[in-house]
Amino acid sequence: MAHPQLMLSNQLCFRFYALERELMAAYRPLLDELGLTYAQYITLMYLWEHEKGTVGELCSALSLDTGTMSPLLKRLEAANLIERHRLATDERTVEVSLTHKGRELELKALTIPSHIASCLLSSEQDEQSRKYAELRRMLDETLSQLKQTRKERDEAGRK
Amino acid sequence: MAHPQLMLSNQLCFRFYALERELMAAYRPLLDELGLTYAQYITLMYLWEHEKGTVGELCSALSLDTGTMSPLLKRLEAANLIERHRLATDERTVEVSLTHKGRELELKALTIPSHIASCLLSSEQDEQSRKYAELRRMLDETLSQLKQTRKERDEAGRK
DNA sequence: TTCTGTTATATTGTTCACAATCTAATAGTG
DNA sequence: CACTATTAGATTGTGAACAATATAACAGAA
Repeated sequence: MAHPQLMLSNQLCFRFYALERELMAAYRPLLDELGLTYAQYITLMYLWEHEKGTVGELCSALSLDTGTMSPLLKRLEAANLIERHRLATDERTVEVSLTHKGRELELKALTIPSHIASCLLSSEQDEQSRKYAELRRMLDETLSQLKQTRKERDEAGRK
Repeated sequence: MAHPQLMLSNQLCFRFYALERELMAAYRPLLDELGLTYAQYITLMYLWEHEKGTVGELCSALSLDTGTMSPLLKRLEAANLIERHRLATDERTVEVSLTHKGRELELKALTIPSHIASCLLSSEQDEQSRKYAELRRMLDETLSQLKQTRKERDEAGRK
């Protein structure tokens, strides 16, 4: 028999992993309409809030490294949503800013959070509990809620 | 000014996203020693528990699609950790089973969960609260705890 | 100023992750 | 039995994600 600490069902971490992908799956159809991926979406979110920022600031704010950010920005630039310019004061630094089109996209994104919230909110909730047991329950609940919502919307969209 | 529902700091989902990657970063050095990725690790975890399974069962248990699983299994097979055989009773179905080497690897993996747990457990914890506020606090706490642990171990490993 | 080290970003190579498509095998229907 | 639909996996193509490396610009010390 398997060692209990190595059983999938006992893995808190697997719950995070599965939940994260399920969440991305919830975003995908919404972001598809804007032609964005989630990583691109949060990159723009930073820029909508701060108007502009260096590559390093973006990497740090989103906890991504340059190997992820550089090509991502290249694609956003190719989509004409951002511009990149090296600073005159320090030619190593690249400053990223929104184009008009990139700024406009914020308006189309405004409804996304409430759509996602509707996938995350379950209809019932109850008592409190011990820290990790509660967190684990929350994650399970959230994950199954997400899956349920996706299934429903999938079936609704099919007919 | 930015719309509040589109600010990164207000995004529950961004917390999941950041936390998941931070968690993977915690696993990476441990799994590197076994020559595994996280996806490969949980695939083996399924097999350690069930001894064998079809590609479809693995996809379903791990919530991954065949486009991810097929090449992943091919790499595990190349590493001589698993074998793949089509079933005689249904030639469409591929059954995956552990090799001796794959079975042995479980012993080396036994200590991983407690290592990860030590990254996840913070030294203090307090009161309860409303559902999402509490979950959000938990995620923040877990994320910063993970980051702190990684920083410490990074610095410790550097000297 | 020149040399050295550091910093900011970009590139390369591997693996995930998933949509879309493909192939082969099975099941179901007339 | 023949035809069609379904199912199980594999493949292709795109975009993350990250380690490792490369490149160029800046900073500090001799």
